Amino acid sequence: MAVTIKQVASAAGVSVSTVSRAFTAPDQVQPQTLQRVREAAAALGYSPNPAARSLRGGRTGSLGLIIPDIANPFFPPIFKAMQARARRLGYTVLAADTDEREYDELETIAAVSKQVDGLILWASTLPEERLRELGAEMPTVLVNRHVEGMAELRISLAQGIAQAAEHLKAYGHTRCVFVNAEHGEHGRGKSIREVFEAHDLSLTELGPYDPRFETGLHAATLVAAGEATAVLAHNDLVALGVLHQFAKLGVGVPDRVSVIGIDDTLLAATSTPSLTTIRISADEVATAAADLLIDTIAGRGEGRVAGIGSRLIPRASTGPAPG
Amino acid sequence: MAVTIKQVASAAGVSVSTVSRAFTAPDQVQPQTLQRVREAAAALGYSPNPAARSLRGGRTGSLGLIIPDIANPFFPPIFKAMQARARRLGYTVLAADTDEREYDELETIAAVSKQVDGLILWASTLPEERLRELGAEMPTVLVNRHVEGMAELRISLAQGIAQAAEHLKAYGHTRCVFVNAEHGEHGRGKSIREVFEAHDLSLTELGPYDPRFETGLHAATLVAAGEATAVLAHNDLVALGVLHQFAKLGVGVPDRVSVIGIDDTLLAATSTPSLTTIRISADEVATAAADLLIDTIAGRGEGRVAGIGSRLIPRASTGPAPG
DNA sequence: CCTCTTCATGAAAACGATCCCGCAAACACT
DNA sequence: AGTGTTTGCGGGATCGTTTTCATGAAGAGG
Repeated sequence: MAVTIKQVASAAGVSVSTVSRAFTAPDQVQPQTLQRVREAAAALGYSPNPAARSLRGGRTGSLGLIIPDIANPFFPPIFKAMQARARRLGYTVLAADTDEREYDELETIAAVSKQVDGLILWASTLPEERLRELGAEMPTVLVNRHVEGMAELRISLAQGIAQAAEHLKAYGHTRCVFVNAEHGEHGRGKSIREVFEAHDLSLTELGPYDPRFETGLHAATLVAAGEATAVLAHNDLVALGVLHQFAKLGVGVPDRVSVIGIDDTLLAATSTPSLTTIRISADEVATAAADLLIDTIAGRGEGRVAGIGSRLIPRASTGPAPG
Repeated sequence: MAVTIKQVASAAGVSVSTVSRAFTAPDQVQPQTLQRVREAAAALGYSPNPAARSLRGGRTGSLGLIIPDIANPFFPPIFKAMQARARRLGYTVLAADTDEREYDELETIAAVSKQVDGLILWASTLPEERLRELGAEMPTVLVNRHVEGMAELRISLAQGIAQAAEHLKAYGHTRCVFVNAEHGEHGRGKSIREVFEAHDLSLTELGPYDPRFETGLHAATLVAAGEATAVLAHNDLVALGVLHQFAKLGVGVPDRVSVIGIDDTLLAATSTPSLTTIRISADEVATAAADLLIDTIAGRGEGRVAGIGSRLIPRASTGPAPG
């Protein structure tokens, strides 16, 4: 059915080796031969069979992207950007979702890993030991997870948080609330506490809850009953819940309370009022992760640690503190 | 590096053929032999090399999903659901984005088609002739596109729109606006016009514009200046723009104008006020599309047409007409 | 003119699985 | 007992590439 290298070879009057070379190492074949081969290939509509290619070469030309939840609006732009980057470098991206469950993560990785040259593990929940094993078996890049000796992409919220703190301070806020929607140590809470303290802003922490819209609803009710004039939420989705509940309670945003999200997803730009948030650039993140993985595959990455920053995007949900 | 069938064979003291059979046709091998093979495979951590398998068998075990824009919040849940369904049936889903550009679509399809057993083309912009060619080359399922003789999944908004019309009518609305954000004939406009007319509701059409947030902002300004009391937007994103602008203009929702979206994305549930919208079930759609494609691959699908319905999800953005 | 490289090309061996054949043993039937 | 059928398994061809090695021609240098 499909046209093979053999047919191209006989059409061009050369051997299969030459056709192969014409595609993989064009400088090793004479210009006129090259052209004949190319014409024949074009005429027949030939393109190499990736299965055969990977069988022989041991390389699949794909990168595996393992993320917690593709339905989280933070990830699609990353997938998209990574796809674009990968394509330019001759790779395909195979994305898979673990549904935030540890059990599924192992299964997913097992299913994907056979078909890719390397893995990008986003905020993996796997124990360090497993990650180490995985890293020994195949090129692996960890995002937002640290294991000594493994390649890592670290997304730093520090700048964004610092800018948020300055922003709030400039508006005269002094009492802030952080809605923590994440369990465990590696979260966003630590760096937020530190930065706010350094800026001399009082910070009350709510939670930890789950990173869901309803968490925001609940937290907003608590905040409305208190004295705080600014809320920093774990992410945009939670911030949206906060916004929603404030509207319901008649609490003015930003007149009575200012609200800040994190991630700068589509949600933030389209909410009412539009949401001040801390942006993590999908392009930067995706590009850095893809490049790091490709370097690791080529043996040049090997435990390198790359970093990505963040910044505040001021919108309509923040304003002067009341009074 | 990786463990092959040969190693398993010698570990189990059988031939490679037997190991292969143990995995692909377990009933053709004696129970005790089967167990020995399985134990050996488990001990070595063997799993078949997909590249070798597809090279020999001509099947890749992957489904290709070509969508206009993965960053459109409508698609991630579909991708997710399809992945879940496909996995249960022994398939992997390879998703790719065309960025809404026709040129990219061809290129994307070319890149993907070599690595999958079949294609799901979502709202393809390709000319009918190309689609026909594609369908001749490989199993293809069209979503929201019709080409005689090709397998098709048709998402019908008819019920949802009818319910929306009834809903508005019951609330006493008579003058409605449809914000069209799509060019071409195959769109949502036709069926909306028909249904609203059948329900005796006057319908003014704005556009066509592009399906973006800003379209909603613009349309809302026009609506606010007019007499209409209800807006049906092309999708949730546009509806959110409408909501946003109404808030800015001080136009009460739903007191002065009711707003309805389409798709029931995350945006609709989390907006302020929450958005009444027409739901297209991601699970149903993804399952139906995957099943249809798998049937087509197996030669059982062949130009079948499957249908998926929709329904209204009433939320807080609709209410009684003013006066 | 002869040797020594370089260069373009072809032949053939992999890569790791599947699957068609063929063989032998076990069983059923006359 | 002899013949036919089923069953379980091994041998080996095969899928479409890449890549190593060999070969012969062309070019360089003395």
